[in-house]
Amino acid sequence: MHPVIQHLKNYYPLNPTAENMLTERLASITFSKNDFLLKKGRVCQHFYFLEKGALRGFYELDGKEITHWFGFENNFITSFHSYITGQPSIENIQFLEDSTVWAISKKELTELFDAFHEIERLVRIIYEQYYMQLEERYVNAQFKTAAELYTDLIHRAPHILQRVPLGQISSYLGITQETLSRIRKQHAQ
Amino acid sequence: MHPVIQHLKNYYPLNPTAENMLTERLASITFSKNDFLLKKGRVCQHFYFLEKGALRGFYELDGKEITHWFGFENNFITSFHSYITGQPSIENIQFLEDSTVWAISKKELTELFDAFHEIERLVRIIYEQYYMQLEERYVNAQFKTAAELYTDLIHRAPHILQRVPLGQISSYLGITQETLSRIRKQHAQ
DNA sequence: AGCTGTTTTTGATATTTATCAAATTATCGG
DNA sequence: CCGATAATTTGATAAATATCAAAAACAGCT
Repeated sequence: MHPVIQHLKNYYPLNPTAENMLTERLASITFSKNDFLLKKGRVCQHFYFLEKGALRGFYELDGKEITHWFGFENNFITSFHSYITGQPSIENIQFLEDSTVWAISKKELTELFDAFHEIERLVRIIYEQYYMQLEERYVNAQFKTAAELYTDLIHRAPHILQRVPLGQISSYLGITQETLSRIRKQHAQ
Repeated sequence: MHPVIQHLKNYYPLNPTAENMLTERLASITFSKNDFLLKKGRVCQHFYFLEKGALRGFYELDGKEITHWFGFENNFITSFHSYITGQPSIENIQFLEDSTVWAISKKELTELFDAFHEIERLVRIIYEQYYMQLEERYVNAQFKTAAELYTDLIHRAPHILQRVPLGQISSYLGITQETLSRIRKQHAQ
């Protein structure tokens, strides 16, 4: 079965016709480590599903790269603001590993919404899940100390630490690389 | 016309039957300043629309109240995590002013999703808008200084400063009341 | 193994923000 | 207008984190 369909079954059942229509419109693309899925200034016109690999969203501030999210296997990916508004993206999306993604254009997905109520329902449900995750991350980021954020990350997503360089993790946590390095040292003792 | 229907027209058109079904299921409730729309520990089983007034979502941490969002006229309101998961809420929702809200139960709204594809579409679109707002707030909160957050707030939502006590604004910005007070002093000069 | 460029750690210091305590100012009912 | 209560500001100090510079550790390549 198609990996996207497989994953969607976790959220809501699809009838076979909808499955087929969706499958037909999903295109597989492979990327190498350090490739860009999206560069800032470009409009993000696709919704993606990451089958294999890892990527990050980052933007540039005062010449520094600020990674504000990571994506791994079985995550839906897009540059949300750009995708929704049709404005040029201010963020870049870059692969951290050799990866495989499935892509569907906004136009095609929107047409599927019209044709299949249940596909729009799936997206509604996925938005709910992602909103909850972001809300939790927001509250944590704002009200926890750097050390707490690090231990949370270890428990919540230890694979990130294995697969991502430290400088990207530190900006994800909203701290400098030096501070993260010192926190780790504390933590190890 | 019903104020909720009126507002929904900003997002997507509704047919008259859907309008009627929705209107019939919306109940108007008035509250006084300091009343609670939801107390922590209770499950949030309604989706609300704030017609008039103001409220805040807050939770308690180390004996302190942390306000993490505000709602004003024409905002949709719910304790999102509790509403979606059916788990007891960890946040409280309290009115900052005498207010009027419209309420629909999760059960009734879910039934309307089945009956009217376009109502589910509306909610999907509203989620997109709220996700974008949260995403922007997340990035700002994490990577801007306290002074920048304050000046942003002045430009983005000056009404908050008129209608909300300082201690609540400071926790919303993720800083202490004293720090906010000092920032304002700087800013005024 | 040795070279090279990159990533991570360490050290010294500066800056930002929090904390605690007290003083001042604003608000509201009588 | 007065007094009580709450909200905001001010001051002194402590804690957390950033910054800048350099050293150490690591990774890929030959």
